[in-house]
Amino acid sequence: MPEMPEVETIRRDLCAPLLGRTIERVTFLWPRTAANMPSEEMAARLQGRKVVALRRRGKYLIIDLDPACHLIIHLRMTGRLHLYPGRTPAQKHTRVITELDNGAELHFWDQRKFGRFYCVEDENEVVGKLGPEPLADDWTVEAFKEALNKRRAPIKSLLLNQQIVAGIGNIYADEALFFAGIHPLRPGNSLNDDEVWHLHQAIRYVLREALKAQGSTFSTYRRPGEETGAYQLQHQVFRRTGKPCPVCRTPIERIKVGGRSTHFCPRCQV
DNA sequence: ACCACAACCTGGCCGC
DNA sequence: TGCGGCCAGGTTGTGG
Repeated sequence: MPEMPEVETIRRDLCAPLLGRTIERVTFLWPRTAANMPSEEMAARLQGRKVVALRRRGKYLIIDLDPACHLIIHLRMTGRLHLYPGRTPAQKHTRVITELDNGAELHFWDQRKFGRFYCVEDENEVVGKLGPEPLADDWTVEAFKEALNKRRAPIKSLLLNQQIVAGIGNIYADEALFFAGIHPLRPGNSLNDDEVWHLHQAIRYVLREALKAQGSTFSTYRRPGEETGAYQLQHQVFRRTGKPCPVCRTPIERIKVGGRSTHFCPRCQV
């Protein structure tokens, strides 16, 4: 579920409560959450380390620890991080409990069990292949054009490819294509310079606005204090099948692109 | 290298 | 009420 604006919102919420805290104990209730080593080993490695920074790369949350290593978390479809001020019992879908030195607990809640924790010394083992950050200065229109110009796959599928640009998921792909007026099935290499420019602008616009609204909540996304996001109230097309296009009133259509639900205005997006 | 698709999981919803 | 089928915001592995 969580895309870049959701993960960034979670990162910002967790900074104050986690920075400077020492991990006293980690308990994996669903051991396969530990992705790159046995869960007992990961728990032992994390114990006693102090949180020195929280960063984000694409949809990954990176927790820098001292002595030096990184705990990297991907929430996948339904993962949430809940922060509690004191000892708190596990809920039905709690998969990992992290106890901190001030008595607080960070719970990883994940209904569908797809979320993953990585513990690494070199973060590039996990995030090394990601494409550029969409809101960073180094993600230029030229770089985007270069990434698209030999690809025949539908532009919607290319936007979901984290090696082209990191952090876009199904919601913001559909929303950005709507603002750019581009049909989701258009082959990547069929976009002209003007269209690539508009799409680049649209991606940045949508992600910034979603960030301001602290993400989109449809079902399971929650912030660490369990607040919802608000950007779903501003969606133009996503999950609005049959409702009028906000620009031309034509009913929004839903199709499958690369196996993913895709929402668009058949009149505005060509 | 690129692309399509199944697999990983649980639960909600819809129709019968 | 119960059951089958479909749906879900992500990523990876497999095979063409």
